[in-house]
Amino acid sequence: MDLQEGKDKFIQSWGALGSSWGINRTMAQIHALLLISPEALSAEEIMEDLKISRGNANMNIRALIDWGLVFKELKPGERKEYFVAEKDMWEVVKNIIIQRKKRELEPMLKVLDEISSVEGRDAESEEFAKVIRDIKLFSSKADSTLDSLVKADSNWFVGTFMKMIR
Amino acid sequence: MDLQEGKDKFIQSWGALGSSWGINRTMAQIHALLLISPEALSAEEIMEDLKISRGNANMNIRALIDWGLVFKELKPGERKEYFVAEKDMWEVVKNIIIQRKKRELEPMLKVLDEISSVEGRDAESEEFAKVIRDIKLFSSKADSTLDSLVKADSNWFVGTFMKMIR
DNA sequence: CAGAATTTTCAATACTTCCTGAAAAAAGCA
DNA sequence: TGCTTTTTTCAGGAAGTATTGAAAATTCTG
Repeated sequence: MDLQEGKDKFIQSWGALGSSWGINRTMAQIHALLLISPEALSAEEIMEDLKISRGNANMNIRALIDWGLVFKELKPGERKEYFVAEKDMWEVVKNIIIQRKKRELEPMLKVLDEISSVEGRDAESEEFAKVIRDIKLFSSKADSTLDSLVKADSNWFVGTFMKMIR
Repeated sequence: MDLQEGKDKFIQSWGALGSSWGINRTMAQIHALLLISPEALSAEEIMEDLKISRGNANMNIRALIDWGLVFKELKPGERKEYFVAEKDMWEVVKNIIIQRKKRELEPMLKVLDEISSVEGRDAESEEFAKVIRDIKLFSSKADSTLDSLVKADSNWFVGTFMKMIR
């Protein structure tokens, strides 16, 4: 397989993976492109490589920066902005965990709390209360587990954890 | 908060959560509805509660069954099918992990393998090979970690793991 | 400060995904 | 088997999301 073919395949798979995780295809593709680029790329270069419009490129680059997956890089004497991806996979995953936890898990915990105030002695209320309690318990556990994971360092994950869990 | 209000809020939040995880809203809502129902429900009842069409209900119930999150229940002397949700949160999460691993992680590992055959001595090829190697390493680790997690039992998760990781 | 380069915004539109409703198929019953 | 109930399928339309392209805003330079 030649380089170009490999790159295309990677960009396209990364994009597809993104879609099934609630991340839009273009955002994932830009991320993939930057991941495998040894140099920082400008918006122009990204547009050309992926054949997307300026607006689309701009929006998704900003989103990637928000997620902490891409950084702006300014070249001295150049006016244009260049972009590089975070290439340490552990950092990438950590940032994604942090963001999704904040955007999804935390709001859910809040809703579960509000909902817990439902009272009642009939079967339906009982069942409801029980399910909500279980989910809340589970979610809080997940929440603090993720906190710890994010604090742990990469070596710990690839090394110790693997042995411990087997 | 009264029961109905609580139920509605839960169904709606669970649906929203689903959307950001590549699961369609209706599927997540049906799951939520069944989770908090003390009785098995028929397709009819689900349609009425969620105000969705027969076709929509049928498709999404089947999908939930595929994911192992919902089971068919036949009542003696009744012709209609009834449905119940898996209510053990650990089982729910395990099934989701199993399915997504199969559908997403494994195909990605396969693509990464194919792509590894790219050769070359220039900066671009080197960078490419390096990134792919890293991602492959990380993904394989994730893959086997998830395998172990799925084999482990609930108590282990909520108990030991939490202490180990701190 | 004026002009040029670059980035950002956003209304219009294209694309994708989801849902409906009705028809067809399947399953149970007499 | 013929009739009734229930489930499944799927074409067409609705709803939701992503993308474009051009105009506006911003930033830099002389």
